[in-house]
Amino acid sequence: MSDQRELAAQFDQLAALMEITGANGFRVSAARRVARVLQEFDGDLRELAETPGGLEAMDGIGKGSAERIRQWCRTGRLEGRDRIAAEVPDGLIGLLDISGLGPKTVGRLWREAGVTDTATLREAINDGRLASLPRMGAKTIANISDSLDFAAKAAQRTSIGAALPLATQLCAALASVPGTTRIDWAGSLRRGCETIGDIDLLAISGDPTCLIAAFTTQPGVTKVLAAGDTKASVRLNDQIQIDLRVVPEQEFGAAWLYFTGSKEHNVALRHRAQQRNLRLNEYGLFPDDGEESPPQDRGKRPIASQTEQDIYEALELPWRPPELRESRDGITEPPPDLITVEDICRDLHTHTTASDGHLSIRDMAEEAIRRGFDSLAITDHSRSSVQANGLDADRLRSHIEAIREVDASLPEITLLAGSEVDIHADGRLDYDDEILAMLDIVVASPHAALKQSPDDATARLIEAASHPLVHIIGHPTGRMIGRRPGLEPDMRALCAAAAAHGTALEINANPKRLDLCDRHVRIALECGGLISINTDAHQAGHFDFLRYGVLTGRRGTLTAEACINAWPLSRLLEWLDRGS
DNA sequence: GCCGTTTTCGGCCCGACTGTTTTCAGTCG
Repeated sequence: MSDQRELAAQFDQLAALMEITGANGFRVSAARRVARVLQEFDGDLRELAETPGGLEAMDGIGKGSAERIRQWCRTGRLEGRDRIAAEVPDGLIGLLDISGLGPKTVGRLWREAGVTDTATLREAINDGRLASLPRMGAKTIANISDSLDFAAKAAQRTSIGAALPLATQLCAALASVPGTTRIDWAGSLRRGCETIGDIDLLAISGDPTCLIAAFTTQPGVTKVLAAGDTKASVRLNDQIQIDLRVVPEQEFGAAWLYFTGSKEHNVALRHRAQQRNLRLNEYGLFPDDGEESPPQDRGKRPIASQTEQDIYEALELPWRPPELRESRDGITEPPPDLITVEDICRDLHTHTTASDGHLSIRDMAEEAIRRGFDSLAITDHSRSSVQANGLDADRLRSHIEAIREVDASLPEITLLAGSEVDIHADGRLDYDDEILAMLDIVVASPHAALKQSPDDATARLIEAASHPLVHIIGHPTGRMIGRRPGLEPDMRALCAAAAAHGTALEINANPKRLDLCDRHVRIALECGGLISINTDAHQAGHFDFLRYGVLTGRRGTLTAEACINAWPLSRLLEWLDRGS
């Protein structure tokens, strides 16, 4: 784990412990903000710490935190964290993740009932200690107990690959409820995050009661967490929480903006509103009349509320795509013209039955034609990927022949004979140059030795990216989300080398990978590099992964111009010939 | 703890829902 990720985790723990001990909420938020800033930082933390004023120049890091970061660099200890951890049991931090338990309650459970972690909480419920506390009724205890069970069996976060299809299906089902005129998703799903905590739905309905009733009684609901006049939350199949909010049509934009987030983006917009004597909430943008109570409750009319565009415009800001509403994104800069799924003309990394795919060359080509692609690269595994039935040089030669034959029979599409060539731990490629030169396209990917040191990984990937016959580095880190971190190369150095040699870096669109990730895409683009979005399809359905790759690219500020899959075919073919 | 086009003090987003208690605290997003 990099320095900044490790230290970010410590600041987060510090914030949680402070919260439980009742520290000032703003100081808690400040610590969380430092953690977020560190999480987003991609350079060399120790180097920055030694640069006078370097840390302080980062938004959210003041004098105090800067000094503590420097001290951590010297000693490996975060001042304050150890002290507070000595007083407060670490296990309490995990309790904050239990739905319905906040810092106040966790603090009370600890002080008044001796609870120190999930196990002792369960004991305290069972032996009646909890029931003896004030403001701890039967219903509250039942809810805590239920949340404990849920937390024990549910996955922490859901892959966007599961959440997006589910949201699509839910919206389709609820759209048919009488009175519903619009339903859409918001939240981290709309921002295209790689994992989703829960799914937020937003609807316009003339009959909210009916819609909420349909929502809370739909098939798969295992618990109704809340059900009010305009808002409801359910747990679906004991796996994921779904929130629904119903609003009138004229407030949809304000609500969509609000529930899409991110939280930091909302705060920035509210701040902008305040500076202009305006007040922004989920009902609209109102003139600030100095009254404390919500303006909509006093019959005030908003100056903007129906669409997001109206609100940004009234704040004199450019509309931002949801993918660029994270804490790292400003609000004033006009966003770039982001790439869309429709811009993509081809997939340049796919597999067939020659290695570990499920379809023949022809079946893959026909699927690509159905999806409107102008070309398709067939890139089966190289010989070292034995588990994936990788091709040795002889099999590869005949495979190239076979690809050319199918290509000649299909005028609708151009097939490129390629290979996904293993990058060995030392940076050498799995085929000789003589073989590589026969291919139309070479995707070089790391598959083994994914735990090597950052220095070795950097050298390995730079060597591959500098090879004159390599066009694309496939899934550069080899990570699997939530399962393995993969390589941790010096991404800026890798991106600079790739850009210098005209080698594209892949966004592998498989939702389990999304590699490069959004942050790394930004670095690649800052270095002037090229990106390739590919699905790594092993069967027809895998082409659907494309949208996850595009969302990740958009979160990384990718435009069609910088993505070789969006270029006109002639330009791509010219580029592929380069240097060979 | 951080920040500042009203800057070194004073403010820091805002509202729905629940449970338990009679007016609101806590949690969530």
